Amino acid sequence: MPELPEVETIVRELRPRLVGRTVTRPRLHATDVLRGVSRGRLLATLRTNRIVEVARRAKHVVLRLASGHRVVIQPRMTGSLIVYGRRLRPDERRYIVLEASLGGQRVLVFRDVRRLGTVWLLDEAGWRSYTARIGPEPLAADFDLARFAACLRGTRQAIKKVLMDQRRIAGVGNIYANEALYRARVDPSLPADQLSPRARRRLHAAVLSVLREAVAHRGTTLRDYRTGTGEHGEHQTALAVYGRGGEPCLRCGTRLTTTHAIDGRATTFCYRCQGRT
DNA sequence: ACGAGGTCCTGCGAGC
DNA sequence: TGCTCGCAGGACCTCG
Repeated sequence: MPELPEVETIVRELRPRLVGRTVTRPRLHATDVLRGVSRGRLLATLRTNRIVEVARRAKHVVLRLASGHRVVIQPRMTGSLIVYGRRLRPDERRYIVLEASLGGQRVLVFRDVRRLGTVWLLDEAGWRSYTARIGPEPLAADFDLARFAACLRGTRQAIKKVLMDQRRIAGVGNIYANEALYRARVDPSLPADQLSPRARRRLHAAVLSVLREAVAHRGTTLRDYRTGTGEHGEHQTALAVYGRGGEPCLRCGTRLTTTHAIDGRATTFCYRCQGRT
């Protein structure tokens, strides 16, 4: 499930393969992924347009075109964005949502088994309002403790839910919220406005270090996630809590607990290490 | 402001 | 073996 580190990995691999290329032949195989744009307008805009920038915002891949439009793709749960330099095998063609031929054999493919992913086409004004609704980037140089504290201010919601709220902080999903809370020894159910200054400082550091390590590992592949070149990430073996419910805590040996009490999503934590502080 | 629950979507594994 | 069912869950929605 692509979160910030996975999308960052995708973008880093797509960038040198896409920037400067012109879309010769766009094809759309499913229309239910489109948001705010018709099939005809998306294809007409892509055709003969040049990709001038590939960027990440939160968990979204942003392709800026020479026309000034941006194609924004959210892979969500099962989406992948891969550049191929060869013809695809029939099994690789399954679940393709959008493909953009780029001349020669090169083709950008957006594949999404469950089609929970979305594709937007935005002009300059549309992009400004789109990005304005998303919180700050946690890996940006200016995301210091004060900015993090501001993200948590004014809500009594569980800290885990707040970490995953894209309007407050960009790019953190279920896996890395679990991991960061464990690393910081913070109770996931603690109301966000009740974190002590020390706990807030630990959590700020943990969010940054967890995300940076996952980026260095090119993301976490549990099932569907692939990098921009179709490879697996390597961070899954480094997870301390996600998917480890019932197994021993790496710090104290206590059996890790999994609940669905926070927003109905799997939360795995150590009852002993992550007490209320 | 908040929590609960529904919606989208398909593959997979558990249970019978 | 073959069927049904619940779950995976990010982002969005409505309702109370």
